[in-house]
Amino acid sequence: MAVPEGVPELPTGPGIDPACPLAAFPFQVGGKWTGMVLVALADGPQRFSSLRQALGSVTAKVLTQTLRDMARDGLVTRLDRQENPPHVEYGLTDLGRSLTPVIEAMRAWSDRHLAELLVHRERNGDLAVDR
Amino acid sequence: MAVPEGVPELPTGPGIDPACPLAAFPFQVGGKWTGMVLVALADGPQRFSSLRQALGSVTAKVLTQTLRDMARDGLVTRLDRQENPPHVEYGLTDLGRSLTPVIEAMRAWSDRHLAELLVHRERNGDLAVDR
DNA sequence: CGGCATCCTATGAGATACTG
DNA sequence: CAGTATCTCATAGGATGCCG
Repeated sequence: MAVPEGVPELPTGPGIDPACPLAAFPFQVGGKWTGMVLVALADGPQRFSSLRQALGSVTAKVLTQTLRDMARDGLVTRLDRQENPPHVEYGLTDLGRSLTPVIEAMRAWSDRHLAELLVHRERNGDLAVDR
Repeated sequence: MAVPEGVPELPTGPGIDPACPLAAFPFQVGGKWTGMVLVALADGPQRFSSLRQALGSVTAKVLTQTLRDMARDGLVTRLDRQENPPHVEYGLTDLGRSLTPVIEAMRAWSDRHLAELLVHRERNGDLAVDR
């Protein structure tokens, strides 16, 4: 529980830098997808579906919830173009962008130390036998 | 869910800097207590009970699990002095210490931007009506 | 396309009681 | 003192199906 999920199966979807170290960061930022959304939107606004592809295996429902919560907290903006078919764009607010250094710190850590953590974990086995 | 818990009721136990900004960081690092453990051990090893007091409201069971997972991942060491009454000390490994910059980034963020996030959240109400 | 509505399950985490 | 052992509960998050 120190680390919610095994890294190997973490969602490094195409769209995001395939080797994105953040995807491998074993500590979550907010919800499971919050950190990835911040990264994905760092280079500019994205549409819902585009974002969804970038994140890989997230379901529409979960992504919607993540974005709603982030919007509530003032981290992302939601721009509905009122078109048909629907066209909604999400982008970072200044507040959302202010988290960049944190994300970067995580990214840097993963680059340098994640491998070692994984070695430890494998050596000590998944203690999570049952519990 | 972008932010697991309301900050107000976050565990800012005595022992840790009462105004520890990390305690207020709305994004979790690993488990609910993992980040606080890293902070608490930053200044040197601590005994189980001492650590528990520092964290405030954590139960023994949960703290044990947190520490076990962290030990498994090579973040903390566990030193059992084999005494009676029992005396066990936990300390950071180099790997654990390597997370300091990340923790600091979070701490800094909370200092500067947490208030704003909370304003947004209150303004937009707890969207988490039910779910 | 960008969602909801529903249902479901795994599990993080707290409460309580007991032990070497 | 430093844990276990149970029980319980809330909820994050996934699956599926429908809609404007």
